[in-house]
Amino acid sequence: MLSTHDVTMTPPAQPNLKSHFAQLLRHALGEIASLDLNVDIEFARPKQASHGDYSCNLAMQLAKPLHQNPRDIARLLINALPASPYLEKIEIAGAGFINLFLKISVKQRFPSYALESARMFGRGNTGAGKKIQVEFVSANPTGPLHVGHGRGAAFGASLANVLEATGFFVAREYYVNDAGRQMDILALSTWLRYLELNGASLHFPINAYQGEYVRDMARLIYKAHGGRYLHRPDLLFEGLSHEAEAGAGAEVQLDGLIANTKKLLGQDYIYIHNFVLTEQLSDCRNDLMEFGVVFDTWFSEQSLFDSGRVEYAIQLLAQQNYLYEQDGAKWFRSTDFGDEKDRVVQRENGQFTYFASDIAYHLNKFERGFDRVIDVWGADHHGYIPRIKNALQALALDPAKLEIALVQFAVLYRNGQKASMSTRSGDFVTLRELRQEVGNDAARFFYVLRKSDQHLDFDLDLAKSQSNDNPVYYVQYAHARICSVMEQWGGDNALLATADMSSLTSPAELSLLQKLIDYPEMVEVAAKDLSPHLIAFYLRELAGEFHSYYNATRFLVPEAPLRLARLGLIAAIRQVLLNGLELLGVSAPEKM
RNA sequence: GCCCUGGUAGCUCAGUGGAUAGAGCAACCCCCUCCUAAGGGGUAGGUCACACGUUCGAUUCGUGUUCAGGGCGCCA
Repeated sequence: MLSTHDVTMTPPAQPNLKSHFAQLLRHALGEIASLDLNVDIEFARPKQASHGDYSCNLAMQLAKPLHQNPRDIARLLINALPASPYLEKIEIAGAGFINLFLKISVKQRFPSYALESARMFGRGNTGAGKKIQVEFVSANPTGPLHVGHGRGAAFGASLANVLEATGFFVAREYYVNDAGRQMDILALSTWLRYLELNGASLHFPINAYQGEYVRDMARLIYKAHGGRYLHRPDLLFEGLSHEAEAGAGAEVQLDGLIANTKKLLGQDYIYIHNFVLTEQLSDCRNDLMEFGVVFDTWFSEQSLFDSGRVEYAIQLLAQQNYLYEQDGAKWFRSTDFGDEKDRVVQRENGQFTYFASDIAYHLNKFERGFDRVIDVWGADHHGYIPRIKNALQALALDPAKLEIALVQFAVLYRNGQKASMSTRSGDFVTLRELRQEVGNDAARFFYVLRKSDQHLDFDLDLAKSQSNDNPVYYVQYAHARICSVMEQWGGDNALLATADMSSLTSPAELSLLQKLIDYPEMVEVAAKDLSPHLIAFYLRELAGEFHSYYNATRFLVPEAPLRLARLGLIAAIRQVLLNGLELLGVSAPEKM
């Protein structure tokens, strides 16, 4: 994976056509009207080739403020337009569109740009080296990652890559929730399974972690230490009912069991707790690494408590008079910033809430000097956004620097039925299972093939059974096909970048050239909109146009100039496929 | 009840203040003597949920209705 540090090579001068045309039109606008009209000069890619390569609706936008017919304005603009070395012609069409037609020779230069820039093609420097943190996955280390986490992983990793490709310095971070009650429940669950291994007969609580991996951890402990951690299990239920309870009573019962367990085990509880945490964390890390998702930092929530940062953050809020006490708890005045209610930061029993450590965590992020901070959250946390932004504001930090990218994961279907995704019940499909069934490439691509904040019906049977119909193979196949052609040609690749492309004139070829021109623009939009799915859609379209071209056109023709031109074009396409797939963490095989 | 999302082809989903709204899958027909058929070509499939408004122009923006998913804890 390239990082921004590796950028040493200067790509060849490659015109940014859109901004060039925008400059021309802005100049023309200045000639015919005062500049303070405050209109956006934007270009669309017309669907029909007869409407040119770029179309602009500026004249229509000006119709009202200038009290003139849009077609007349368009004519005035065109007359005032400076000459451009890139333009073949300009037309006025429809209600007043200004349609720009590129010189074909300009389009024909793009394969060379792509081949000369190679892996740098499509990379830009909009980010100008600004520091941006992307925090994602951050699943509780209480069990294997499931397919829901997989979407966050694929989205976050691709997003980070895309941002890096546009010149940001990106830090990838995983926030480890190692401080909460759920870790105690996992430790308890594991100890109970351990007791069972040692012959104890007990009611395993229905709301403890049911998964088989808990038994596995118990076995590991037993294997390493035998019966060392038995500690009078007969006292476990002291003061508690032996009967299984439902609802809130069950949670009270669970807390009682945790308290008794801590008392019985003493220092040994810390061993069990740390063992299960370490075990789950390394499992998660391996799982993600195999998925091609790596982090620069694994940030421990517990460390915020240990270093006193949580207390410190809460004190800061108190100093600014944003805290008050009620019913024995400490509340943050979130309503001062428009929230619907105030939020507890410290409970009646003295324990800080998750919100409190999250404030400290975000304070820490800002202290680390990032220019932008992006949190990738499950969409079920959307109601949490206002309070965290409010807390930042209360700490005199700029909430706009924090962006939340919500990843939806609505409903998972298995055998035509909704599947549970509960880690506690142990009834879920793991990311590992999915990866084994469909492969890493297909999973990575599948996940970003839809807009991240869009609801998603994830049909597992379909995802698995469709592995051969998965769009990722369609894209990879295009890459492999080009590799195969190149191998059979057997010529020197260096010839292609300098080849004369003037024979590329068919509609299919012009369209493919346009696609190459689009790639860098598309990467920029994907970064700006935090939308890596645009990469996947672009690649599918490019592969589609290539396959079509492949079927209609022979590349290894006897005439050398024509052969080199066509090979140059498809070599450039191969480069773009490779670059795009790399951003998505998907491999580009040379043979399939 | 309040607050977020969303409703686009049979299914899963893109897209857009603009010109004839797209893809994949499913259906039907066709294409390997030829660089990989994991491919291509074609046919069919739509009142862009509904209504009203803003606009030269609305599937796109606004309001309302409706349906669906999610969120509303001294859980994390």
